[in-house]
Amino acid sequence: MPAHASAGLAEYERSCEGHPGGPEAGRMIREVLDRVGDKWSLLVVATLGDDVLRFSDLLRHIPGISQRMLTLTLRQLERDGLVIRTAYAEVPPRVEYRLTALGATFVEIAHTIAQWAIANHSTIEQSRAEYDAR
Amino acid sequence: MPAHASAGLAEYERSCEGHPGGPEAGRMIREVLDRVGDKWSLLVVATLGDDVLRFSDLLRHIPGISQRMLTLTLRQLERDGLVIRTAYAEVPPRVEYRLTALGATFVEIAHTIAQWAIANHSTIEQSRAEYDAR
DNA sequence: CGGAATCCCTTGGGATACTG
DNA sequence: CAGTATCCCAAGGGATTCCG
Repeated sequence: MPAHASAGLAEYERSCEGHPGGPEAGRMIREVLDRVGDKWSLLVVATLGDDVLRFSDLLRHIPGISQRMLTLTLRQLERDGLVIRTAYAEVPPRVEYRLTALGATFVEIAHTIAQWAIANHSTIEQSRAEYDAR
Repeated sequence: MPAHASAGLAEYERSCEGHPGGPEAGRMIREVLDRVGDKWSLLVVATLGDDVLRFSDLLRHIPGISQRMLTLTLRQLERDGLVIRTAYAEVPPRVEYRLTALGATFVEIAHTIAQWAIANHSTIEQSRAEYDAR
């Protein structure tokens, strides 16, 4: 990655021209964000962590998510290879979800974001208050 | 942060109960994602990096963004204290944007995501293809 | 140049009801 | 239990036009 940690994406793309990966960083970021930057994906991945959870477990651990959105989100994550779905032919049915190896690598990013969110939450709130007051 | 890097959010929240920051990690992640997980914010922040760019510069460097969305995104980022807007009273007008110190800390996350996106892009594409083929 | 305002279509996503 | 199927509203966001 960039030698200079806070180099702009523009500069980064310049350094990429020509070789694999190419200057398409912007497009790829957008694609990843479309998947994991939606309303629930990152939260589902972060909640799974290294646990194995059932559908109803996830529903309980993620306050505010609807059954519908949990279903859709899990399907997408499964399609993208971040989550493994295991259904047991029992009655009543039991379905377990866990992260793939790829999914596990993303958890670290999720934690980085969570950490940043927690650390800067109040600063942002304050900035908003000041902005709105002008 | 968690000793175990890939611990679940559930486990992390458990370890947080009681003290400042609290078990609200999920809510805070959602709030941060609502800001920076939208369609353009992260890309704007990543593009700014440590550069100072004009409105039209950003418009050119971020393929696909509309004038409207760039305006709205910059306003939000300014409100949240991630971006500083400087308007010069000239004609024709000139407006420059750069990151605040807070914004700069987020660039590192942006780069982490970019890195992950680039590294795993093809794996995800492949996983999708396999999923769709079944 | 750097927006603001309007129009209008598409998507996201909640609520609810039903099913194997 | 773990979904699927509908309905439907609200928000997102592109295209276009106008303005200081």
